[in-house]
Amino acid sequence: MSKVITSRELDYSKWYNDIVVEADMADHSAVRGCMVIKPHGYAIWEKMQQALDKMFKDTGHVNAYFPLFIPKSLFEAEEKNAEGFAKECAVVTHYRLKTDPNNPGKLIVDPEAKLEEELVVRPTSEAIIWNTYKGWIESYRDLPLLINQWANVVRWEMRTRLFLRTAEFLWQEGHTAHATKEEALEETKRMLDVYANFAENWMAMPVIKGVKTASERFAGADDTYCIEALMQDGKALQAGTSHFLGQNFAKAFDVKFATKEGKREHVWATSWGVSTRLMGALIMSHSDNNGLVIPPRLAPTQVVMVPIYKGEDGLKKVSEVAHALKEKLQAKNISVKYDDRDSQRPGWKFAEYELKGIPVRIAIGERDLANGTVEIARRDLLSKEIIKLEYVDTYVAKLLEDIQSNLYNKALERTKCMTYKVDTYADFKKTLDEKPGFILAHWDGTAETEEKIKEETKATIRCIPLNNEQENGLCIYSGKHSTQRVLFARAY
RNA sequence: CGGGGUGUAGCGUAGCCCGGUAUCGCGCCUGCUUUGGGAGCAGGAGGUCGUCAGUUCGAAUCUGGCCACCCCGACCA
Repeated sequence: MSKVITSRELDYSKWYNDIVVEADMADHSAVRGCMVIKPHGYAIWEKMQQALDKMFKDTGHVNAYFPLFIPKSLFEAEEKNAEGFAKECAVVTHYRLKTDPNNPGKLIVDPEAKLEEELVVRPTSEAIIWNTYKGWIESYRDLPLLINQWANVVRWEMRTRLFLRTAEFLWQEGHTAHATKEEALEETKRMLDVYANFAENWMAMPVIKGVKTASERFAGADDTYCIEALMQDGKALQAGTSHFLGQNFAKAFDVKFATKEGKREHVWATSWGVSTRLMGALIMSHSDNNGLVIPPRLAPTQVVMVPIYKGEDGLKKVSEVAHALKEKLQAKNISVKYDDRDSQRPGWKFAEYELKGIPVRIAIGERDLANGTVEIARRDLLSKEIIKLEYVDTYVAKLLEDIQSNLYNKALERTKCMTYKVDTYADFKKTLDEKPGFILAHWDGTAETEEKIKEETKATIRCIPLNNEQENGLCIYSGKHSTQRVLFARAY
């Protein structure tokens, strides 16, 4: 073993970091808090982008691109939004460097080149987009405006972790404008459903849809909807958010439209986003001590074929069969890589592709040629079977689907097993420490109680689940009356 | 940003307390033998010891600044 991954049981966060680095997904860069996404990681992100982008377009959205920089005066227009992000903004103050007269060969910021107005590197794009929308929206005929952008944003975080929290991250942000409140609310929930659908059907990651409490709300939103997923270690991860922005940005940027009746009204807005954090969610949903596990629908390479042979002639014979099989699989829209490098031995390749999470591995040796078979191994269960060559394409097509649903079912089962109903504060604390996971408990609905619980236990209200079952109970903290349980957890 | 720790070849490390020729393993290169779960043997290359300054005849080693990373807090998608 030349590459060793710390076991989950020994140190979960070290395990996570090992997977990211050893599976060749990303690495720390020379820039504080920023990562380099390597080809294998980026290929998975591209698969996510493709699937999401199609879903956005299928729901009527189009892509556009807005600037990285936001003039400070625009940024501060929506007060709550500005306040919420102010503490973590990178700010451009100068536009030129010059050689240091005291230190030849070194550069300093040219004090002569100070910007009249500072530029904020976008932590999110509402400000610049709504400033732009002002010029685009005049009449109800211009609505709804349904735009998405794929972009990078910067949030100057104190502590960073690969994919889960980096100073710069990649994401998509949808920004829509509507004539009515109802329509905007409908859009907010539609996109939440898109995210939940993507998480479950592509990432094989079950999620809880819900609405955030006031204190966890996006700065500038009237309501924040979210999908919350439970990771293997029992900590929750917010995997996507969809915000109902009311008329806050329309008012801040004075975006009005003429109604059919000729009246002038502020438009209603939504914004919604998912980021490269989903990569972290993917890892912590399925991977094991042998490395990454990628659900087939997001795997850039779904099947890897490894030849086993003696000598050049052996490789030639095996390759003939392998190439034919590769084409057969590709005809079924399966992405296949044939790794015929002579520089690595089969055992090395097996371990390598396992580490990188390739869902299916096919080994073809000279013994198989004689028997008309191949050996097929699945990454999720680490099991192997010998399959007749003529059935391989249909077998693999079915196997990929099996792996996809097995991963989802396993994650769903785990989430269910790690979700607890508790009725007393003592139980609540005990559960958090001994059996981390989701906790459904009664809450009196006040921000004070929420804050106290957070202070004392580090657990937060992840969301109030949608279509939540209504039942009378007593708040675990204050003992006051409550009508429903909310979802608590310690979170990433 | 506060507390603690780390930084030596691509990776992991020894050496540091007590200043004087930089250790070992993996990986890499060449050749031969190998190839059904991370191959074996032989030979070889690779280092301004994170960085900048200071102390010293001499610094990986002592002192200070800076940078990055890890752990624990506060902040957060």
